[in-house]
Amino acid sequence: MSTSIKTFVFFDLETTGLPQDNPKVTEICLVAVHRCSVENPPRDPATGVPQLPRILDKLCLFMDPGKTVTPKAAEITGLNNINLAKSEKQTFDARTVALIQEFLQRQAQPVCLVAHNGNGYDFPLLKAELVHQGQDLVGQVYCLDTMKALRDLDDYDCPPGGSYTLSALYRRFFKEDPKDSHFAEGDVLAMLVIFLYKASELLEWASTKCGTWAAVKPMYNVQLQQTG
DNA sequence: TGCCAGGCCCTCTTTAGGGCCTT
Repeated sequence: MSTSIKTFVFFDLETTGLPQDNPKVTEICLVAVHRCSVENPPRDPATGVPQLPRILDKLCLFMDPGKTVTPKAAEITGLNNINLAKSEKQTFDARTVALIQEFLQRQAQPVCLVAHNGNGYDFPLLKAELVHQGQDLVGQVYCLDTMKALRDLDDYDCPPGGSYTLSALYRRFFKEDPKDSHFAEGDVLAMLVIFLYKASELLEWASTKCGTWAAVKPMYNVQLQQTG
């Protein structure tokens, strides 16, 4: 399979917990970048860190998960049942799905969702939330897991015992900690900068090794949300 | 009652086991 992706949509979820908890989403952030902004990105001459594209679309939403946020998740994300309820956030409902659909459809097609450990976490969880609403993404949507891709590309310079967490990769490439770790937008922007740093290799990798959204299975079995 | 994520990667591997990675 060879793909000609026009838009990369970097995204991250903050949630109530890990997969064994059948988690629900508390925050989603999507940042869409056209292919032309990924090819040959400019770098800060002093630090070598790639500069964020001037043109990018951003969608960040918080939501009431409708279940208890685990203490660990609340600790690392700063999101809990009290502050989300106090802010009167909506659940992940049909309007949330519509916003995400519109956001994706206004991008140049086809789009590729990009997430760190996306195959193991973000993709199946987003799929579960969509299935819960009786919906799914429309059109041809591709998926790229930056952890899998960077591991594939790392054969030649992986440090022994090197970690592939988002923050460890950021420290390895840029010698500093990423900002706003475990804020969805912070993690998305850290992933975007890492992607830009390895842009030529990742674009080549993406041309033949992307997955498809259609092949993503929900993280867990969900019952259809009753409407009306 | 008892279950409790799972695909990927590495190695002391392939008739397997254990750690990683995501909140």
